[in-house]
Amino acid sequence: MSIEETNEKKSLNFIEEIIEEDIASGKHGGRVHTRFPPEPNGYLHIGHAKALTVNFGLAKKYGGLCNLRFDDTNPSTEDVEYVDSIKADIRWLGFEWANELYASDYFPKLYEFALQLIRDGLAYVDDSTPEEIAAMKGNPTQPGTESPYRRRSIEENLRLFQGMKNGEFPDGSRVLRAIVDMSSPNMHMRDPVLYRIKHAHHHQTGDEWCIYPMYDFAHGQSDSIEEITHSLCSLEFRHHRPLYDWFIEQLGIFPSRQIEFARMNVAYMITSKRRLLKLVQEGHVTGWDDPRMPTISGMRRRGYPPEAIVNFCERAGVARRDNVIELELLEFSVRELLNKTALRAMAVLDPLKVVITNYPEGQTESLETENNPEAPETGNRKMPFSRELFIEKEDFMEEAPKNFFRLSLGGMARLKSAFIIRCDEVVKDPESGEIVQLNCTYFPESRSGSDTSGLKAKGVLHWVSAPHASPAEVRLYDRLFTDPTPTDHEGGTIWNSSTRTPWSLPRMRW
RNA sequence: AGACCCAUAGUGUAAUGGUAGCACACCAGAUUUUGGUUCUGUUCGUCAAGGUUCGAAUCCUUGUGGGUCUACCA
Repeated sequence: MSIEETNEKKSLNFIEEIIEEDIASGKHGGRVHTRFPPEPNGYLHIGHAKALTVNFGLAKKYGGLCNLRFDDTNPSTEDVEYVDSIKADIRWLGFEWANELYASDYFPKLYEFALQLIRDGLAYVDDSTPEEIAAMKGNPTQPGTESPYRRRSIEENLRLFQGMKNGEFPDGSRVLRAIVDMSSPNMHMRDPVLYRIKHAHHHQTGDEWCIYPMYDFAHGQSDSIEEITHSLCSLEFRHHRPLYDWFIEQLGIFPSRQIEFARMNVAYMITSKRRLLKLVQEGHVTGWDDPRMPTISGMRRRGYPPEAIVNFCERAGVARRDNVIELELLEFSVRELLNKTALRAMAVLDPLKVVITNYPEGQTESLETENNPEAPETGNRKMPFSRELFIEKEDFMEEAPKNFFRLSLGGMARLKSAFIIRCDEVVKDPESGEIVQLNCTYFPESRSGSDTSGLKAKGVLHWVSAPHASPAEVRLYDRLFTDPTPTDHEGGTIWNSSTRTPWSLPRMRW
């Protein structure tokens, strides 16, 4: 059940409003086609889950399609390892892409586009160094200055650009730039770099190319080639939009439309791939899939159901203002799903031995309990009950304050799906004074489901039968950082020192 | 400093000139074979000042606060 179906009166977010207007006006024949464009240089995280939910969700809602397109224009940082993990994570979340595509599929086409711009007098080869280009770019308050190479002839530009492609020049010696406007208040319009020389092996195209297009020259055109109708991205690309539109206009190609929305931030989590990579490389976590990581694979190992993650992203909403979603909303979404679907089991993390003194030695009986009280169709299971049990240490207090309603000396409590017991005696270690055993009486007629005892116990405890229990190791994980916005702390992150290393409970029984 | 974007309960998100609503969180109560779940209820909000209008969260102006942009990264 999606959240949408539970809201009878649907209010639209601003992207849905745009889409519905487009459908109403017959734009693109009412077609909706989105795309998810990850760069294969890291693992997907909770922020990507949001982008996935929006792109795939919108396509589904309006009967459209969503492509998976790897934005693989920088071979020096990308790897096929990431391509594989990204695909696995998307599938796990339950999304199905219409086409698996790569920006590198379009390298020949993109090269043709570049030639077209050169022929139209809209691009030139610049021999300036990176430093010179940066210096000539000016700054937000100062206009830039035109490169001395800006007025090269079309023939010379054609010859040089083909030379770049043919490997005639070393890395960094030349770039192809667009002729736009060096005095634009928008820095991205100041003759943006289109192509750079990089003699690097590409994970998809091998050594076929030694020039690679920049993001701005690849992304919009890829959208256009795929006839993407609504190209959704995050807010920081707002300033790229005029350039996105400029290329489409100058090239005369399919008019995809870029729409920016605010990326989702989650309290206590970081979603910077650079910082995440650092955590992995410096060994603060065991890997990209460490259960404390905000990665999809980390959340998978943590036991978060994929539907819960998607529900969470839907609940977080779509808008254009910066946001930090409270972790409680994610946890609510996870609990909501687990409550409905998870099969229950009893386990004792920190065992305290209980001896039922009036239960015959050597006797065992089988008790039945529901696998999931909220899902009767999941049936029942049997549990062995015997004279010696374990309960949770924290479920017992020798002298209980009035608001403690579990077991205490002289008090009664019910063992879940079993019997009511009364604690008669506390056995302590003579040296340490630590409670090591409780001697209790059980009431046979208080058996769950057929209780005729008339007794009332205010607390219910989970338990396991000592001779039947298996030892287990359990790892308790907490959030990685103590501060809700860890990246506010420049120069360092705030570790949650109490859980920096997961701790295990070797005595656990289940 | 310039250009652009944003501003509604604690958090997030609706209301598209006409009753400020929803979710999570919080608090209180009911139910409950785990203090969980479920159900009910309370508290809490339009950044500020002007203007337009019968009427402004919504439109206009100014201010304030926050964000983005100055990679041969995406």
